[in-house]
Amino acid sequence: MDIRRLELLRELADRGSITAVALATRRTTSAVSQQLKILEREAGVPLTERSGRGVALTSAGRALARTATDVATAIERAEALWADFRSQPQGEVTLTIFPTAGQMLLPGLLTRIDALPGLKLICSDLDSFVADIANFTADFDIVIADAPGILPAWSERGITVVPLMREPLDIALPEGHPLGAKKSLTPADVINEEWIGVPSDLPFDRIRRGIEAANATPARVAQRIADNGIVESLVAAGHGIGILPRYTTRDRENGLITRPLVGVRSSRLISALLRPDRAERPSVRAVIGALQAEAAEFERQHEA
Amino acid sequence: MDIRRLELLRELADRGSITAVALATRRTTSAVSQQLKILEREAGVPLTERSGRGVALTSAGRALARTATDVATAIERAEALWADFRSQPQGEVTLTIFPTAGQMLLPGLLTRIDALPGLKLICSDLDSFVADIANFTADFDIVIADAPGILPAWSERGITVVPLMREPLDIALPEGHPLGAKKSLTPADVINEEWIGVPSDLPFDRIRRGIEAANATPARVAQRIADNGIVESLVAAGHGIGILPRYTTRDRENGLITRPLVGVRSSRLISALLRPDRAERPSVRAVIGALQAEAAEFERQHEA
DNA sequence: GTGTAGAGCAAGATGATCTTACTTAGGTCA
DNA sequence: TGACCTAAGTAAGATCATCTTGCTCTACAC
Repeated sequence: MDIRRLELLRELADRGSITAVALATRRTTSAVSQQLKILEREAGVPLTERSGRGVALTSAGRALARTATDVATAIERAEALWADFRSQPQGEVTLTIFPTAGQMLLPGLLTRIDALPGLKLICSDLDSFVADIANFTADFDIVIADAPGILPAWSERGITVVPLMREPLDIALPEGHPLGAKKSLTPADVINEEWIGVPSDLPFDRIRRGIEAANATPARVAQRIADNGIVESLVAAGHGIGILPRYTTRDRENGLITRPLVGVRSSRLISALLRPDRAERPSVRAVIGALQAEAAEFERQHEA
Repeated sequence: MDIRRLELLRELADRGSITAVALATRRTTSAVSQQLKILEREAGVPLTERSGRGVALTSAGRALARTATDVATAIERAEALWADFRSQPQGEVTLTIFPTAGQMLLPGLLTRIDALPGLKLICSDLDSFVADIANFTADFDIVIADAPGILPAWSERGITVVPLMREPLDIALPEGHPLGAKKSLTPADVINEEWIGVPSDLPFDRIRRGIEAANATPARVAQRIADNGIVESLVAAGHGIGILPRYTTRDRENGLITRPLVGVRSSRLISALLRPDRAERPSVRAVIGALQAEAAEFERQHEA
C-alpha cells in the first residue's frame, strides 16, 4: 500500500471526480485512473464504481480513504517540524513554568517572542509541588524549574539543563519581630525560631537543611507549605518565620519584612529543562535564547 | 520531504550504520548514502557526520528521525485497516454496550469471536443513562443501544442501525400484590398504581407514556430511577410497581413477581449503531454477524 | 605499511509513473 | 434519433527517480 496512491484516493473522496483530482494534482486523468486501478487491485475490493459519466466511491472506498486522512495529518505534523529546521524558527513551542518564575520571566519573554514572526509560544503553569519535574519534558518542549543543579537521574535520561538565573532567598519575618533590627541574619540568628517550611521534597527545603547543618541543630518546623502566598500570610500573621524568594515576595505594607541570610548558600537556580531532541529545533532554540536574555535583563535590573 | 527517505533516516537512527541500513532494506550502501544525502539537502542542516570509519547522526538528525517514528505509526495503523479489507476479517473491533444487554449477549458473543482467529473484540460497558447514545459511534466501532427505531437525528448523521433482538418488558410487582393474581395485566389494571419510573429521556419511558395514553390518565410516578437493579429493590420493598425487561430481571426468591403487559406495545428493540465507514470493515461486519446470530439464538431459547 | 571495513561518487541500468493518442460509455441538445 | 460532448479507461512509449556496478577515499587494526 503506497502513500501517494492512498493520497489520490483521499483526493477523490474530497473532489468527487478523476478529472478534478488530476487537475488538482497536476497530472493527466489517465495517470490518476491508472494509479487508482493499482490501489484497487492491492485492496482486493472495488473502491470505485461508475456512476453516470463519472465515478463514485464505494463505501469500502470511503472507509479506506478515511485512513489516508489520518496518515496525512501525521505527515503534516512531521512536515511542520521540518519547516522549522529548514528556515527561520517557526511553529509552536510549548512551555511550562512554576508560578513565581512565571511572574518574573513570562511578561518579558512573551514580548520578545512577539517580535519573532512565525513563532508561537504556548505557556502553561505548573503546580509548584510536583514529584519529579523532569517528567514534564515528555509533554512540553521547555520546562522551567527550580533546578538545584543537574540531578544524576536527569543526566542519565539525557535531559538538557540550561541555567537561566539565580534568585536570592531571604528570611521572611513578621513586622516588629526582634530580628528585624538586624540588616542581615546568620544561621545562628534563626535556628531557634518557629519555622514555616516547605514540603521536604521541594528544592527550597535544602536551605533549611543548610541552616541546620551550620548549627548542628534541627530546626523547629511548625508547618510545611508549598505555596509561597500562603507562607507569606502565615509569616505576616506571626506563625513563624520562613524562607522566600527575593524578587517575587511582597514585603511592602503587608506585615512582612525580609532580611538576607548570610553564612549559608541561600539562592535558587532557575533553569530550563528539555529533551535534547527538542533542544535542536530552531524554534525551541529561539525561545531558549529569549529566556536567557530575559533572565539576564531581569537580574541586571534587580542588582542595580 | 519524502516518506521513504525519512524512513531511511529512522533506520539509521535505529541501526547506527549505513551498511546495516542497506542490509536491512535490501539495498546497496551506495543507494542509502545517496538518499540520505538528498534528505540532508532538503533539510538544509547536516543530519550525519563522519565518526571514525562510520557515520553518526547529528542531534538535528536524531530530532528529525523522531518525526519519522510518528509518521510510521500512523501508517502502520492505516495498514492494519487495509489488511482487514484484504483478507480474512482481522484486527481489533471496539464495542460498547449497556449493562442488561451485555448480560444477555456478551458471553455468547465472545465465544463466537474466539472462534475467529485474528479478530479481537474489545468491550466496554456504558452507563445506562446517557444523553445521546449515537455520539458514542465516534469513539467505538459498534454501539449497542436500546433503539426505539431510527431517530431522524441519526439517519441525518448517516448512522447505520442494525436491529438485533426484541426483548419484552413486563410489569414488576412486589410478592403478594393483589394484581399478582392475574396472569397478565392491561393498562387499566396498572394506571392507578404508584410507579417506580425511569428518567424521562430514557427510551423505557415510552411504555409508561403508552399506558397513560391508553387510559387517558397520567400515571403517578413516585421515583425516577435509571438503574434496573435499584428499581427491582424498590419494587420488591413495596414502594411501587415498575417496568422491567423480561430476560434480565431476577424474579426468583427476591420478593419480586413479573406479569406481561397486554394492550400496549411493551418491548424494547436492541440494536447495533455504527458509522457507515466502520460498517464496511470486514472485521466489524464479522462482529455484527456474530451479534445477530447470538441475538437470534438468545431469542429462540427464551421463546421456547 | 598492508589489509580491511565503511562511506561516498560517477555513470549507466531499471522500473515505476507519467503523457500521448485513442477507445468506450453516458448524457445533452437539436 | 443522431451529432456532439464529457468523463473515464486502455495501450504504448517517454521520462524521471532510484537503484546497482565499479571505483575511490578515509580510518583503523595488525
